Amino acid sequence: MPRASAPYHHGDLRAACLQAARELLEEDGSAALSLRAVARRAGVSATAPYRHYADRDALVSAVAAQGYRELAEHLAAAHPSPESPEDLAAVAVAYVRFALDHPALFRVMFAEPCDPDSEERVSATIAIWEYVCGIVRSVFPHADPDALSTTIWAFVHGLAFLHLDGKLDASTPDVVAAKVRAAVRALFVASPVMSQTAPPSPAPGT
Amino acid sequence: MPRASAPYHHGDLRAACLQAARELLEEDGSAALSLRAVARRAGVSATAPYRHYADRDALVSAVAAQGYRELAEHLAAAHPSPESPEDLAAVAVAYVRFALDHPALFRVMFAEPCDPDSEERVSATIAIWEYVCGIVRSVFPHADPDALSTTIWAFVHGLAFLHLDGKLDASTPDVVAAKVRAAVRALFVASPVMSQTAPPSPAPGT
DNA sequence: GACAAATGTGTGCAGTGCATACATGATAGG
DNA sequence: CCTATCATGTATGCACTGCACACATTTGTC
Repeated sequence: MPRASAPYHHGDLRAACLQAARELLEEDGSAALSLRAVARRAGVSATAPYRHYADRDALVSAVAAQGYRELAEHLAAAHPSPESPEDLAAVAVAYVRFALDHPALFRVMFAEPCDPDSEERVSATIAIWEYVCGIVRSVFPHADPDALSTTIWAFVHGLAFLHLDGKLDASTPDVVAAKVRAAVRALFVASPVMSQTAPPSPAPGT
Repeated sequence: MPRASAPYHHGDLRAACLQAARELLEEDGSAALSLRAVARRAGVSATAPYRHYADRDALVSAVAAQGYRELAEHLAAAHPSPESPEDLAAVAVAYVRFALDHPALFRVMFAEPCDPDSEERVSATIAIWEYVCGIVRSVFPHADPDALSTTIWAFVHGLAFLHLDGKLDASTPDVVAAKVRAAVRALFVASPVMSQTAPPSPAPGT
């Protein structure tokens, strides 16, 4: 028993702070994520975390980056290499589920103004973009991958947020999954109707 | 000279707080939206706003509700009664533009956990939902209005957030408008491609 | 004109981010 | 092995916040 009371040096305070921040976020929402609370939970003085994170935003960015990585894993786990619209729907469900299972984390990831300075943060979002692009390329080989990736990410992302904000019924996982699948289906059914709407008449004004 | 110095009673402090809150939000972001700052700007003691708003969240909710109303007006102004996909694209552009023109407000509206208690808040969001439904019904008379409304709102909403978060190039209004239109177009082109997706040729590498 | 309700003020407390000065102990040089 | 250095953690202090409480002022209403 070499360490009667806590040793002066923590060992890996950086990681401990991240972990503590993550826990506080999941337990009591982003309002509870204060540097002091993090320090308390890590069993360390109030200002110690500043040795590892320049300010509160830096810590939040680190948490967000970890969230991006977990989201990517979660999506990949839902379907490693989606090739059909059905597969894509499964991934969409996983995306929304992640948001609903980690609401505060998801909000931190997307809902806070983020300076593009955080290296790991941008690289983590690029990874997600690449993942979506890959899916689009294999499911819709004939489409413009960039535009369609934008469309699909936006769609799924918006779906997640609307559920998160209580704009759509999110009472049970099954209800959500069904709703998401229905929305995906609706997405792929939109166009035929369109072909009878854009008429022979010349483009309207502008 | 009836009022040498400010009169004891403000007159309409409730509205003044809302106004001040809105200004602070636009000027310095949501972090600057403190009740004390609001009170200062309204030229009133720090605790006076509590007579009109139970707590900070109540004020924020009021600001959000006003934001919803303005968003609805903004959309209606973009196109009073959209009837074609082109019209719909114009509305989508307006939606995204609103988010980019009022980033902090938009975040307050959607990015904060919102208790569904705020009467005016829920009624304001219902109004937006009705508006979207109306569009969908007239543009896609043959589709399931509920599912497709969800799809389209989610899509446009996600588009707004991704631009807001710097995930998509938002350097100039024109770039954004073009991107949004391209995404809308991609949305309506998705399905034909889909029908040929489970193809004879095996998926390319990866 | 008295009185009650609505509105605004003042003070105080617990909590926050962060700057600054100081303490400790791991590690490398002699 | 002893010591100097320096990353790491501590202590203290300031300006700020939300909010509870007791108090002051004004505005109706009988």
